[in-house]
Amino acid sequence: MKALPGDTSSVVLRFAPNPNGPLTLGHSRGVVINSEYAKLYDGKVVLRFDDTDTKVKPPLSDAYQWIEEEYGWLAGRPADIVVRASDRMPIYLEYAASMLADGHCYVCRCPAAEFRSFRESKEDCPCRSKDASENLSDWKSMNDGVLVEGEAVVRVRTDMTLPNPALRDWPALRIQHTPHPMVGEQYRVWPLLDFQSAIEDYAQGVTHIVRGKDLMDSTRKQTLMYEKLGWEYPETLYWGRVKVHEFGGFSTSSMRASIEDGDRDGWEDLRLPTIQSLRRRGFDARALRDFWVELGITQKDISVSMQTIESLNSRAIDAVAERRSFVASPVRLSIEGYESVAVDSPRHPDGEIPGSRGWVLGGAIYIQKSDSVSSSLRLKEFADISISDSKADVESLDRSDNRPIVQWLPEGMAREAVLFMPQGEEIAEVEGFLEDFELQVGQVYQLERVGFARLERLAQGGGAELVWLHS
RNA sequence: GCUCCUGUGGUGUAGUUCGGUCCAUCAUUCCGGGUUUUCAUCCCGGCGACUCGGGUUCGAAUCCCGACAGGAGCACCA
Repeated sequence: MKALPGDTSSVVLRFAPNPNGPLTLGHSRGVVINSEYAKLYDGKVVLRFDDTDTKVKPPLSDAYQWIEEEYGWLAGRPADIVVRASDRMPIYLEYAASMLADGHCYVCRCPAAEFRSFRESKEDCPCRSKDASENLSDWKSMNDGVLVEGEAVVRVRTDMTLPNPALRDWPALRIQHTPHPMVGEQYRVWPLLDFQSAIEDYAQGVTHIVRGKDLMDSTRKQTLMYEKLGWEYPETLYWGRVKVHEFGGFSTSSMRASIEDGDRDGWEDLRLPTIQSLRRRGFDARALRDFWVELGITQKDISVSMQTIESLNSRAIDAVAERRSFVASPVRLSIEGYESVAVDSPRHPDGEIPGSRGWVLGGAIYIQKSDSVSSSLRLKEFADISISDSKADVESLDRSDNRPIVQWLPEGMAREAVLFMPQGEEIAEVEGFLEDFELQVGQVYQLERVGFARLERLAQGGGAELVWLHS
């Protein structure tokens, strides 16, 4: 990773998600980059919940615990400090009042559309000339509920003639009467991102901010505010927008909507790019870490492929994933003369995991339907066979030619199983048999000739449920 | 419209600060080969790029100007 600019003697970084849902693959970039920099510089990361919007992106009360846990999983260690903006409201409101008193802010009662035209024409709005006592009394009305949603907003007094329209007297706090899921109806005035974040970064002693470049104007807005308060703004780095070919963007709001509409089964839905879904499938946090570190923090807008992450994941898990046989769409073949023969297959072909999987043959075996079109096959780790009329005849125990090697299962080792695979808008259910050898729920196995999958459920004496990871 | 950011192979990325050592790094994909009783892993090899046009210079991926392309902000979202 590139060196951080500025003084790095005691680095404080922060990761500030909105808890309006669990973390997505997109958020994982922020977790990884910030936590890796903290590791590199022996610094700290503040996990801050930016939960000051009760209306457009309302917080989800479960998401706080989810995110804290997901952060720990991704970073490999918990966040050093955890704060909720909603717990820090008194501080923000106090700063607002004092900035109003000092003339750094004013209460603007123009309707949004009206202010927009002032901004465009670089004209002062009438509220701008109010004195401090008037502003303070309007502030009181905002907090008392005399003024209702949309009737007033606190603005930071910058300069209406600034070339960048986004910076002209930007809004700092607004009225929200919708109750907050964590703190209820205690507050009627809530800070907006730029104000809340500016204050909290200062309060936490944040030294470096790494954020999306869509927030570049945020930096500029906040820098103007810091100048008024005589504070020094943290060093700031930016990354560009990321899309993943397979998923597109990572809008938490639209995922939430798709779940509420019933198009998705929940945050763990295999088709969603949430950390929950990725973990459910069996991704290793190391793969995500390696991926984001490799990408670095360039300001280019990029579109990456899950293939890259999958490749890193294979490397991370191959040595620890035991092999198992999975026979999709099984075809039953009878086999004679080998009823009590034992077959041993390694748990891992390179011996990374010592030991073997022991089978006893019995009188019938299963092979994949797609393999059964061939009349001569080699059953892996066992024998060359020829197939006719649902019967397998052993031709040789040793490998005698170059016939295809296939995975298979003796009837006695075959456990009914279904493999769930996300395929575009659908979740395919591949039915078959899974090798019933020391199966452990939660484990990721490599299904020979199929790919990696995580065992999710094992019904008592019944079927197994697997979720697809990748090939 | 205003403001801002970015343009290196299919996808990412290094190099751009202080122009030459860059006929451009690495990863991944793809193609070929090897190891392997998995179409996995591993190993080897290969294809493939500096957006375009001017300018400065002995020399430009690197500096300057312009064009073009992509993206973002101008929300009482984060």
